[in-house]
Amino acid sequence: MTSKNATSLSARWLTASELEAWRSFIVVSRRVWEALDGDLAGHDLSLSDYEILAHLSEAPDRMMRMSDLAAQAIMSRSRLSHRITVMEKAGWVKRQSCPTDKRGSFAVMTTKGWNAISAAAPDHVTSIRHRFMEHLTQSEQSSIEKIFKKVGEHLREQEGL
Amino acid sequence: MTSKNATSLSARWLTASELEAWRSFIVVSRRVWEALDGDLAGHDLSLSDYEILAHLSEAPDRMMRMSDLAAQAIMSRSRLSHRITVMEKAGWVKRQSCPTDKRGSFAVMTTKGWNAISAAAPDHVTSIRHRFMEHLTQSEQSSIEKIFKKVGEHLREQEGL
DNA sequence: TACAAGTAGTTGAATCTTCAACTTCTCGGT
DNA sequence: ACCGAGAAGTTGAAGATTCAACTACTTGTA
Repeated sequence: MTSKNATSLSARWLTASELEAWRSFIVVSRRVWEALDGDLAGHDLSLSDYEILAHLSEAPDRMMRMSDLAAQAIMSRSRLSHRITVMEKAGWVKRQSCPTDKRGSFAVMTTKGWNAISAAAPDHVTSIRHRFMEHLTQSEQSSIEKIFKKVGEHLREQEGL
Repeated sequence: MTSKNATSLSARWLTASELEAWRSFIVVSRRVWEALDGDLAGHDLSLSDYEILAHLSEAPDRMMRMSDLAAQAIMSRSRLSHRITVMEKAGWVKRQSCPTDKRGSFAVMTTKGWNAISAAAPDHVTSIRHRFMEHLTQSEQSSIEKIFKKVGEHLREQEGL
């Protein structure tokens, strides 16, 4: 604790190799996001709106509680609320109040919303392949899956430090 | 081309395993970004502002042409321009016009800017370790480095489709 | 040299996101 | 039954980002 050791865990800099791994990860994740977002623009969707609709489309009855949807789509409740307001105007979703918890409300996908995501999905899949999957060997793909699942669990445990 | 084969490259859906790999990647990259961004908030910096300053701090004379900086920090020229305006008000950078190309301008880091990033850097490194590196074995780290460097090259070649 | 096309950078308006209230309701304890 | 703490969701304002002009300049070419 009181050691003068310059390599104490909390303070040491990244090695060249760590820095490379980190930077290539962060750069690729931004570029992939950007590319997919751009590819979806033709369908008048951002990637994060697509994810909202995708989660909703997979939920039972195509409806979810706002908080659950926010958690799955990885955004704040506030942000989701604003976004649902916009999508509601577009006619893709509706809000419905929850009978068992009067504070609660559901986001419910409409037929029009279902049609919108159905129209975008095939292009989006092509985009995922073209921007990412296609450049991975089978074994790289399973490394990614294994590594990121693990890191994901750690991050979930850390929730806000 | 005219085949009825349902698995034609452009149209086939993702396999369960592809979907897992893809989703874990996209979820982790968002969560990592979010966590690092939150960790930097104590220094009044967003992660993307940090990256602007980091690139600037590593450049010769701590100055860069706006376009080069935008490309390295992975953002539009417009966005960078707005951000530099804000940072200029904070006293972290200055603009300087380019003598050899009269259209051009440089972003130049000030001493105050250098102090700001110097103050944030150690915490940021700890944050990178804690949110990401720490959960990777040595061999996973080199896989990440190898895979993402490769994907990064492909993405660079694709630039806008 | 002169022109068309393209590059560098900025700007303002429209949109989107964050942040901190704020309301309404649930739940556990007493 | 009541109280206090906390959860669900929304809101408006402030701040950030995108988008499409727009100015100013450079470059290739005829």
